[in-house]
Amino acid sequence: MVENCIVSSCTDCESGWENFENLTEDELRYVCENRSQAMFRPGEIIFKQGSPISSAVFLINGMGKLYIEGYDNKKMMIGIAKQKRLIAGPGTYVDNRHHYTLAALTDVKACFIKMDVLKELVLKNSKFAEGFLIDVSKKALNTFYRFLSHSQKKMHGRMAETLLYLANLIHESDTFDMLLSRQELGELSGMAKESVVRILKDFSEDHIIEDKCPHIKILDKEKLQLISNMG
Amino acid sequence: MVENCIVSSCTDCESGWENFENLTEDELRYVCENRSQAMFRPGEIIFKQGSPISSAVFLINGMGKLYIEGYDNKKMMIGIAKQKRLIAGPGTYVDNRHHYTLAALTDVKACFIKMDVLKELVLKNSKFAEGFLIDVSKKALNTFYRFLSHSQKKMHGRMAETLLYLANLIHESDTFDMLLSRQELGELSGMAKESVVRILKDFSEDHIIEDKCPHIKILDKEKLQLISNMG
DNA sequence: TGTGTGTATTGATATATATCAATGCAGATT
DNA sequence: AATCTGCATTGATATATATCAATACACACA
Repeated sequence: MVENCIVSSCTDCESGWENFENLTEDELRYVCENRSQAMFRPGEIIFKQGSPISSAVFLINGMGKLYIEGYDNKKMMIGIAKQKRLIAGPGTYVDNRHHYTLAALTDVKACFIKMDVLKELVLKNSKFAEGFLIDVSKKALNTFYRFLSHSQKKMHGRMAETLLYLANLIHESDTFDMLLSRQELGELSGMAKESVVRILKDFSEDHIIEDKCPHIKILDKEKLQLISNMG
Repeated sequence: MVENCIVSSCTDCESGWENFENLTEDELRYVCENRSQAMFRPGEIIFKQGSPISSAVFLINGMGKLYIEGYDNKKMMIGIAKQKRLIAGPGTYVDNRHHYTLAALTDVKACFIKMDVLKELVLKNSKFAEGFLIDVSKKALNTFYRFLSHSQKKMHGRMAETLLYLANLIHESDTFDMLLSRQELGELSGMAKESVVRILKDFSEDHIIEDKCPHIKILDKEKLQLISNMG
């Protein structure tokens, strides 16, 4: 866990948040002075639902999963975390608590920036504040539409949507290795793991995807999109 | 629809947003110069999903319903709108579009404030920006937990939760007249109208509520809370 | 007073989906 | 090679919930 760092300065960091572009050089240096770094192995928890938010987290590389532990020990996965995105959560400006857990899916190098510093900059730099507002808004809107989708779509539609999410937004490729177990895919798409298996089998039989165990290939994206839209 | 106004100035308005307290007198006056007012009858649409956001809306009195029109013409109600709350939606800082519809449930007097003015003030007054951030965050967190509840609770739990929402947050009393039809209650709690009827009947038979048609009385709040927590 | 219109209610049935139980399979460990 | 462990798969079954259809009821209005 103790390791020193490829990323030595925020100035040239490739993994940072786009909103940092709204900061002056001095402000960015201030951020840089208040960061630290840590490594995580797959399965390790980076922060835990319920714990206080001391820092904003950015993944320098690797991926993680964001999930809520709900009623009855059931988990609901919110999404996959990767670089360039602020991971802080809506609790930052409400109760200063994490409302979900972040766990590493792969080897992860994470960057921690003191939240007090970011909040200070929100008050100092209004463009940065606006960027923060945009970020929170985008995520809220996202949650919104996932909510709608879970309320109104049937399983096939949700699974299609999930595959498109993984291909388009996470792996940015129609061919990728599945990071998630069937159990986890179920937590992400809101269904039982057995249902995941059956639906992936359906998609395979209909030649919409090719599923050679961890290797996924989307064969018919239009059809998948169609199923997602109204499945 | 054309009517002039009991509320003549924002300074002494009882229905305003708490974040306006972060504005200076001059700034508040500026807001006031950029507002207008309109009356709506029950059922009338105040703004519509998809349309551009030109103004933030505040209800001076009366109540409205916020809902998304989703797939297959099914509606999903997000919540009830009432005074003192900013109604703008997460689209403000994303695509400048409304992502849901606001329709009057009762007679409504609404106040419209130009969104450009609020955005300008966000850049000018960092405390106001922070207040905005807090508002968006709170709502995001809310959506979050409703999402969780819809994913994991069964119908009785969701209906109990809905009744508690109406009693605690909307009417602020355990006795109230139901604003919503069974259909609408279903859209709010995520179930078919027939299920609403059956569950309310169950609650009545178990003496958890008394339901004399539009008149609702919560008799056993602890039990309702219990059902909500784990139903 | 009667007719219509929309909502509420009820019971019967269909369907999606979860749960349960058994088996298979692959990689780790001895 | 044999055993273990965790995950994937499959089929059988249970359950929650939606849908459909019929009826009842309340309120507007002719």
